[in-house]
Amino acid sequence: MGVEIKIPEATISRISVYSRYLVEVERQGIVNISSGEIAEGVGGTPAQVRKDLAYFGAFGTRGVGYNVRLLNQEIKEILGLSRQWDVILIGAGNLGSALSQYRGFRERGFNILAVFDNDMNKVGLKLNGLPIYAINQMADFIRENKVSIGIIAVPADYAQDVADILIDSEIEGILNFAPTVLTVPEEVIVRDVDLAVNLEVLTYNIENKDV
Amino acid sequence: MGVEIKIPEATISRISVYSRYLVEVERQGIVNISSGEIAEGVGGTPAQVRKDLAYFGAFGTRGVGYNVRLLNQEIKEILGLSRQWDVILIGAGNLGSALSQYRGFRERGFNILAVFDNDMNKVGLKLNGLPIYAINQMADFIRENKVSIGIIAVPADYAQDVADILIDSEIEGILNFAPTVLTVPEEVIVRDVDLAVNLEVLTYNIENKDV
DNA sequence: GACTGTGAAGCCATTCACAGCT
DNA sequence: AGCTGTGAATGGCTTCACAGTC
Repeated sequence: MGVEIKIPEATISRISVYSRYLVEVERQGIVNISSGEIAEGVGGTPAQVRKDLAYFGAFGTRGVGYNVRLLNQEIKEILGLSRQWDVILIGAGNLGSALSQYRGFRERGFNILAVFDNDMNKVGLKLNGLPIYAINQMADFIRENKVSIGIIAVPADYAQDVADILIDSEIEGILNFAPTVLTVPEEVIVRDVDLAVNLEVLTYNIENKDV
Repeated sequence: MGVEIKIPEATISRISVYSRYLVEVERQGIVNISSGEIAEGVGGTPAQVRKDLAYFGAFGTRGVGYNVRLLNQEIKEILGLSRQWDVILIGAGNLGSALSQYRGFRERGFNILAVFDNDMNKVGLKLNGLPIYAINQMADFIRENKVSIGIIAVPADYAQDVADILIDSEIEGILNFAPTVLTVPEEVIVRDVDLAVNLEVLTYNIENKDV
């Protein structure tokens, strides 16, 4: 067995940000970029940028920097974005509607196939061009379309029920916007996006600015 | 001067989650709760719960646990939620619309006063009951209403411009949903909620599950 | 001369384990 | 006996500083 190198989760978040920035830089036709310039662009430090990238390989050239196009490709590979990800959205309410047409997802290669909701007045309609199906059609849909990721945008009370169906259907990952802690088996990866928690961390930091 | 105790940011996030959970527990009429039960409810460890709370004081009783109602009050105080926070939202698009009626904000004491947008077809209308004003009215509004926090839900290209106005108007904090890194003076607290980054960390974790 | 890649050091956060209180 | 509060130990992440390469 090889040596297990353990990569900080924070490194992954930052690399995703580097990627978004580098796409912009590449669009501007810039060929090479240094760790210092990347750091400048994303609000970090040069050493951190180098360390983050070096976890995955030696992509740069000493004395020169990184080739933007190549680095972009490497990072997409690292993040698993060289393949397309098929995603479903659960919840056709306000948040679901916003997420269904969020540009940032499409731009980064995420493909939302359908939306699911338990409101029969919505089922059969379209949400920003996406079909809305009933939740009881979800398990079949996931298996037939080999959906990898479910985005949960339902009220907290329903979130675990939805998660249970996703789990049964052998989903690989869940992005959870419901303000509740989901119980899932360890082979299913969950990531929580907790809007109120973010706001509360902000208020804490405001109140304790000086300290 | 007193000894500076430095509190991990992760502790603040977790305390916010504890708070949400404890509100639910209190609603169920439960009087006392142990660190183990809190940990169970939020998916953490008892030691972590105790350590997190102990940063702020000794709220529990040995042999018994924590009084739910009192602990709730203490936590709200810690997070700065004993006062009401007046907030504005910038961006009346899909995401702005979703955020404008997000229950989780109101339930936790955040009060959205108004929405701002530069689309003159929207200005003058209401968004989920909130007035929509033009961006050039924003600076005055912030000062007149002593707004503390701005939530940015505009496209990435406009986000820095919006942030600059907020900064000029002496906002205290910014919750940024735009997928871009904002440049702000250090007295303004920014928190980024990066939706695509979250999804990309998820794909990374899925692809590297086994490792 | 410029900039990367990286071991070592330093710093921060989590976990352990137990003394102390009820 | 049960559960908190906390110093000490461990583990993980970031920063430093410099050798290596172009």
